[in-house]
Amino acid sequence: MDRKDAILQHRTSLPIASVEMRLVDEVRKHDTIIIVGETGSGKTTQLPQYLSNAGFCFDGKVIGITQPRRVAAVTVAKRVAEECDVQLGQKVGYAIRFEDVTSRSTRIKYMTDGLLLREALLDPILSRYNIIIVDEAHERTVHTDVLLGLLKKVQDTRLQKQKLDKLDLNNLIQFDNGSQSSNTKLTPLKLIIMSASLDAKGFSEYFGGAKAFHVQGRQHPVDILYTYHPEPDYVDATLIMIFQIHLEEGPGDILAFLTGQEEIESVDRLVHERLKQLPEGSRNVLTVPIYSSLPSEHQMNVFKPTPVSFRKVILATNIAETSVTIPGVKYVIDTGLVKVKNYNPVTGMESLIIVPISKAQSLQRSGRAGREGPGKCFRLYPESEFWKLKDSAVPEIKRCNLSNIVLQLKALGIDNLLEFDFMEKPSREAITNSLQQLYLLGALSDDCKLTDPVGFQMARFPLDPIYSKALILSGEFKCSEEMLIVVAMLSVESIFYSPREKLEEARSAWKRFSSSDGDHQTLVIVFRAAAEYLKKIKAATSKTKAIEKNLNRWCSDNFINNRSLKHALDVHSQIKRHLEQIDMSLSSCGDDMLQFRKCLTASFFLNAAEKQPDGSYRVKATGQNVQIHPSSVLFRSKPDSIIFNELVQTNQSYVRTISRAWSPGLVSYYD
DNA sequence: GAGCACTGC
Repeated sequence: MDRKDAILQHRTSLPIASVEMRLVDEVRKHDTIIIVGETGSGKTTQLPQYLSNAGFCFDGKVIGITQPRRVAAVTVAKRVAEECDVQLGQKVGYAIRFEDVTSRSTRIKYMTDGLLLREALLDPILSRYNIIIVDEAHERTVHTDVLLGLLKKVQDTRLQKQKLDKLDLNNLIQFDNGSQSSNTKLTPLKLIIMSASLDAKGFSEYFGGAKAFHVQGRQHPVDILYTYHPEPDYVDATLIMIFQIHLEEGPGDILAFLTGQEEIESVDRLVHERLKQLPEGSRNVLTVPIYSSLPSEHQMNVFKPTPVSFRKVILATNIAETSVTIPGVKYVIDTGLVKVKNYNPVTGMESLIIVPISKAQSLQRSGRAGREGPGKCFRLYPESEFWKLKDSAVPEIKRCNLSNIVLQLKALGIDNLLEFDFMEKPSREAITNSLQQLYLLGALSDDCKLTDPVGFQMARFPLDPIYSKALILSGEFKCSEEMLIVVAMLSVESIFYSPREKLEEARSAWKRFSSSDGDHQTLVIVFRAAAEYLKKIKAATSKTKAIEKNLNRWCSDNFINNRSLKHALDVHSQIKRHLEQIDMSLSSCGDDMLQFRKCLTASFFLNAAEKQPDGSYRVKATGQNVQIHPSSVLFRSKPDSIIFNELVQTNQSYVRTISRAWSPGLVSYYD
């Protein structure tokens, strides 16, 4: 059988294939439908093809499918292009940040939900799209939630416009100038919300009682086992369970869900300690940790085949719940816990807390045991506890800073944020605090309208509003080159990589970069050092592989996280291009650090703090008492007046990424 | 002198 036949056979065997005609028919009849598809149903790859074949892409219109994650958008698009036997980027394509693989002929377009939100800024009624499919809606990321609200509104606007167009058409005969409306023929926007089970009702209610369809999945059965009693020490319980499975169950790898890096490292260590107590014949266990901040070359270890006669034990965070699918797993250990970020809109304080998972999440976790054959899931809690879990997790929109979202929606012409039809409304406090912050940044006027040009410019930058403002201000202070680097570096995950066992070595490597002015200037120095090194190797070779290898070497020599650095380089060039487009020229302050400090102080004045007699700091805006985080270059010098970028609550309240503020009263002493 | 779940524009 050749590849084409194999693809055809695969496609027709998928559970969704038997309901193709029915689904197409329902999409014709209704403007919005909900599809509940279990894993393996084929909904993500097949439905767009069915709709395209049924003629929904007439007049060059596009079917858009959104995903919460970049990798998913790319891999699914590649698969569908192959199934359609077309070149990727032609009829089937994808678009994610930094990468647009579409063309004029693209009819099926996979993309991230965040990217579609950005597109809406340029085309608020999304006129290119006939159908938008929102996939993985049950994950309820901020982007998905905002998108759902927006799409609901766009549907309405397009219906209204359509009615007006008809009126215009009638008037055409009278006025003979309907050219503008007649050549942009608008169709209603069809919406398809795709979700995993449990919450179809919520989506259906939100979309005015839209019909929901269930599509069978293709999963192997998974036995669920509970403990009799709650486990007071889940780390220890995990450890015991790993050995119980290893000694009593048949072959197959184990996936254990833990809450964070530290826990994973300690379970890893303990497994190896206890292995020594086992008879030699039972020591055939291989542990593989995986969590997001682990360098990618180490992450790849989970995909290496397990050596013959060995059992692999994967110790994972939530990354293995959705983002990474690991083959070979037959046993899942579920602690029932997850670490989530929390945000206090009143204080602006962020923290990470460990909370019980939802029923949906526990189902997702147990499902990881049944991908290749029947499996078992050991839940480290009693069944009675399972029934007490919430159906689904608190959506992200209720747990995050809303400033960016509020700014986006304002730019889309949605003026009354408190009235906006969110599926789940964020608290009034969270919204009003964001409005106030945007007002203080100059993005909103006294009557709460987006300011022109500052507010509009800020909305266009793919940055936190406070960073967008910093960038705009830096033009006046003649240090936009430096600020561009700072906002790029601040937009990515931590740039410094500190493995516990080599902490001293790392610290001495970073000394080269550190500046007594603060962490911002330090970031500029790191970025410039990396950019200069990159320039040097690019002059020596043009081979992409060699360039990458050298850059990775430089990163590991300097204890810099290579993924973060590459990301910062990408953000930097994207924003730079954007600045060119809006004719903002770049300027450098050179060695004039005072100028840069003035600009930092002016930009981050909302995050200013002053030293107290006891060496702690008082945040000016809220009066909170905080400490300088020990990772800051200013940890020891403790200047009188600082600005900061992050406020985090751990065992104490800390401010992170700090610079000396410029205080005019003290300037003569310092400069 | 501390510790960071996961995404995304």
